Amino acid sequence: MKIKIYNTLTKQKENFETIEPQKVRMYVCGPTVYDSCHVGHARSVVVFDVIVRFLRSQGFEVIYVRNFTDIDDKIINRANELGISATELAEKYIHEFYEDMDSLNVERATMEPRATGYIREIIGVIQLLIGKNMAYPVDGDVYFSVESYPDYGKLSRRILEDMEAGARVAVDERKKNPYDFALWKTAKPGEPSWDSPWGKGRPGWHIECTAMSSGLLGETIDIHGGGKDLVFPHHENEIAQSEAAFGKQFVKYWVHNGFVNINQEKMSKSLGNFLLIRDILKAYHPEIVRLFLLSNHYRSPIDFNEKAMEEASGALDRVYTFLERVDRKFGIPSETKLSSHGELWRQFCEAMGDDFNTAQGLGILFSTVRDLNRMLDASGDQVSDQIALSVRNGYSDVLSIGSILGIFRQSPQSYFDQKRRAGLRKESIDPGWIEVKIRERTQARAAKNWAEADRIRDELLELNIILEDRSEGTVWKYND
RNA sequence: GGCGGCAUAGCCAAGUGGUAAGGCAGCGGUCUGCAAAACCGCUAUUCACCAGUUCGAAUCUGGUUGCCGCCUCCA
Repeated sequence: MKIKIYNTLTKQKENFETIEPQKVRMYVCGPTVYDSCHVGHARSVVVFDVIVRFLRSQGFEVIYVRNFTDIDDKIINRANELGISATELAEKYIHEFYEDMDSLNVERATMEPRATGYIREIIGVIQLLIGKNMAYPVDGDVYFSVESYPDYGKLSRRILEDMEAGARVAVDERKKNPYDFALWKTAKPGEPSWDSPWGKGRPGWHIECTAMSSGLLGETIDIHGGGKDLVFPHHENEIAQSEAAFGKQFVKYWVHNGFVNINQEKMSKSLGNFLLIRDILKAYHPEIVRLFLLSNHYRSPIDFNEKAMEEASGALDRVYTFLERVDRKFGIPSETKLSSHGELWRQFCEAMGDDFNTAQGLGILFSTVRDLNRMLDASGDQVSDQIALSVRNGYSDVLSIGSILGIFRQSPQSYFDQKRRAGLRKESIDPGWIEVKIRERTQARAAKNWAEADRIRDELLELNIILEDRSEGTVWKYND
């Protein structure tokens, strides 16, 4: 099928054509590991996780590289504050990153290189640039000369002369142009450093991505992704140094995800409204977080707030309730045939093929779930073969969609069990007590003592416990 | 000052030339002892505003207003 991708470089949706047929080389900027991950990181990582899963489902072989920037000023400063080495600090946060992303059911990238593992390659690129007279060493530092690269500014659509007017740039007399950026920084005493032709030092911020991307994927790749905030200066500088060094196009499609706001406010350290993934996961099931993150188009901003999370939670429940219903009706399919796809899957892929429109895809999913519920309602106990087939196909497609979005991966039983357990913890109640209450109510109902039955139900409702009287008995759910 | 984005029902949110997906909330109904879940019906003649292009515009063009982001580390 045809896939369209919005390309930041051309500012329009383009037909996705890979360099090599059915093969995608993709690089996404990973975190600088000096602190815990917040929801913003989660959005970026989850969005690209879904993009990779979708491309693979469409038959592409995707070589996906997501790096760790494990050496930079922030890491050094933070390590000094804590009195530990930069390496120790980086290790700690790489470990945390994996914990958080594993919780969110993010698949590992094909390769996850670290900047410190590519020092030799970094030095090689810098030498190439100096050799072409597009970079210059000063006192052990090396700067890239933005004026030497005529296309500088093409990604963020900035013109050097215009930027200089009102810009807030620290003036460094040693730079030829204020926008020249460091490729290599000389080491101050006590800082981690590597030997280089310019003395002991470490890489500047942008160069590691050029070295790792070209080293692992080649000098021209299909997709390069990251958060919108990386467009300038990070990706602009990556393009400049890469294309200057290799003399060819660096990236075909630039993909950038939008921000996560918190209650309508930009998330920022100064406002103190940074929400860490690990904290959010204490309050919400990981699939709720994923569903929330995918409920808007990836390029639009998304607002994290309690109401939005409750809606995501309700939506997830809705689908799991459907899955549970089908399980009850037909038994749990021994093997889910994810290979035979129906109309729902086709429509979902069409939405995803249009610049990865997960919001539209979810709309299709929900309306299909309603259609299938309607069929089941209309059937009563006698489900025709034709309807059973439609429902089974729909069920299978829902799971296929889940495998792209990284949700619906639990059995409905374990999903609702997990919610029940979380509810018990939150309300500090004993499950045995609930069972006793339910038995009492069942007896009251049998005696047609409706007042008592309703009193018990209300008593449980106070604790967010909702009862459902099914034909096979009363079950309870926790309403978070 | 420069660059860019957004404005769709009470709320969230798709839709980029052919007559407004989906979710939540609300109201009415089916089912139920009553509920819950599920389903049905109702809820934007209209897409910030003004002008233009077109047989036809939420969608394209120009302008106005409002909000937001980037230009400093940032997903």
